[in-house]
Amino acid sequence: MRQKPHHDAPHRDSETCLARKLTAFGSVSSDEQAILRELSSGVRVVRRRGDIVTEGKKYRTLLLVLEGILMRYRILRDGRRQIVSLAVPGDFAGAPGCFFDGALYSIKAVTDAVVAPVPFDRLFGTFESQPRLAAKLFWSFSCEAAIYAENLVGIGRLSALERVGHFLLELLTRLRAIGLADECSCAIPLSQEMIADALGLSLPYVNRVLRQLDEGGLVTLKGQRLVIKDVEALSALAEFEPRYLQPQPIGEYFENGWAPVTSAAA
Amino acid sequence: MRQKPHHDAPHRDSETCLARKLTAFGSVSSDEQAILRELSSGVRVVRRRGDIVTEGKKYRTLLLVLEGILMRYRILRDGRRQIVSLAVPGDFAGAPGCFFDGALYSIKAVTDAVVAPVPFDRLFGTFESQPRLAAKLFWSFSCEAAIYAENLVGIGRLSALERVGHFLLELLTRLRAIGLADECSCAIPLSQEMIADALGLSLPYVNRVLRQLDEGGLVTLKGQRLVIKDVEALSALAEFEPRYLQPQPIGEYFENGWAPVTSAAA
DNA sequence: CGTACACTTGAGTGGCCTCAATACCTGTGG
DNA sequence: CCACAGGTATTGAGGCCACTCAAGTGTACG
Repeated sequence: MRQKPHHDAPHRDSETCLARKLTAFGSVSSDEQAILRELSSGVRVVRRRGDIVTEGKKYRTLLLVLEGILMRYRILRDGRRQIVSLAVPGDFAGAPGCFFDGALYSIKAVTDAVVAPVPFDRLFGTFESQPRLAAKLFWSFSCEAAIYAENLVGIGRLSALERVGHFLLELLTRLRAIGLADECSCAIPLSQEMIADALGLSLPYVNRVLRQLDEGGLVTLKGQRLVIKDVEALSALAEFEPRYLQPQPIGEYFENGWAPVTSAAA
Repeated sequence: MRQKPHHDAPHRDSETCLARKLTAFGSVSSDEQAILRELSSGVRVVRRRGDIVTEGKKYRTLLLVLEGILMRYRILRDGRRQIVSLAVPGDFAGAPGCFFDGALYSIKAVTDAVVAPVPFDRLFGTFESQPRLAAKLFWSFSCEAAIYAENLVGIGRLSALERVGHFLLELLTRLRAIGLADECSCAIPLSQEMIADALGLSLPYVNRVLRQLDEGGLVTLKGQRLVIKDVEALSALAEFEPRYLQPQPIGEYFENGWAPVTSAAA
């Protein structure tokens, strides 16, 4: 039952990404699935490198990623760029930057992508009409905050080698969670420059580090294909603990009768 | 009406911190204030340097800070420490680390502090009973995520000088928002070592940078007192934009009849 | 078949680190 | 009232990690 790849009306597989993701926090009723489907009804296609959000402009929607990968980033005055995070299918790319008066970060499509704008008022509407669903969304946003925090630790205190290893492991883990990667490999649409900008490193140095990881027999990154040849060893090297990517079900915290409604049906 | 420093039963001023903070997102009804007061009823006093949360242990509550300052941090295997964030009165110190199976970060009191444990089930209870309030909490959590993201940019791409400047400006701004700082100065209970660990720098280097800022006539940090002598210039130097600390009211995004309930009464 | 973009590699440099020693400060007990 | 201890701040010398600048090599695509 969990991670069922389609529902009664299997439009596009990607439309269930979010539902699948939220399932990690507790079962998602068909009512809720319908709401989610309805939230992501208006669809926008974006080509690779297409701009989606511009820092400083005001928005009234979040962007739910249905397909493809997006990046949130900031460009500093002198041109330095920091990628704040990547958004994969099931993520709300607009959060939290778009909640503010002017967007805090720009968003750009890393690959061809499909996104669904979700107006803020719709989002907040769910708090009244579907509190359970809202709670799951809340939880899901909190998990994203944890990713930020974890990356803060990485950028602040890990060496370049550790950082790159950690980054690749995180990406693999996240993609695996949504069915876009197998046990130890995945398609990775990032240039080395993007990796550098995500990790606060320079492009030439990332290149050297990748070579080093390759020569150590840990990782191969050729073309767009990432293979982590020794997940165990790399995790140890990079001090990677995937716990922050494995959310707890919230069911157990809810007052009487909340969680187990459909879990018995499995 | 906004930022009223006390309510009908003015227990301790600190108990209204959260209400005051949430006011930034929209008016907080007296119903909601009562709920908040009730949420933070059980109080725990912690002495300076006291441990509050230990990484890896499991918790079933968030910690609302009522008084004092807390820090969230991670210690790596070899002893390197990264402070992930500071929590000031009105913040939920447990989020998002405590949502996971084992806490992601440790939490320690930087000063003597008073915290109120808020059980998860209580928090989620508000989603059903007080959706408006839940929405404000959701919003507030999102703002914290923005702080993480912003610090990511700082640690990733700013020089040590810029980082320290940015950090001090952020702290001043946050403390000002809760009435713990005046226009350009505040009490700051942080050692240089903490500043270093928050910014991914070494303690000796932070010391040198502080001297540099002092000699430039920008900042004085003596004892526990921070004075920013030229906020404008320092902001320019550190590329500090306080927008990410100034949340939008969410009222305008709510469907009919939500927001302006009490704003008309002002 | 040229232009663009991504990757690779080298040489040289510097920002920030590490290690280590010294000064300071605040509270505490003799 | 002074000695002492523990934490905190300051300062120096030396070194490395990662940067910058720059050239050169694929490789995809119009």
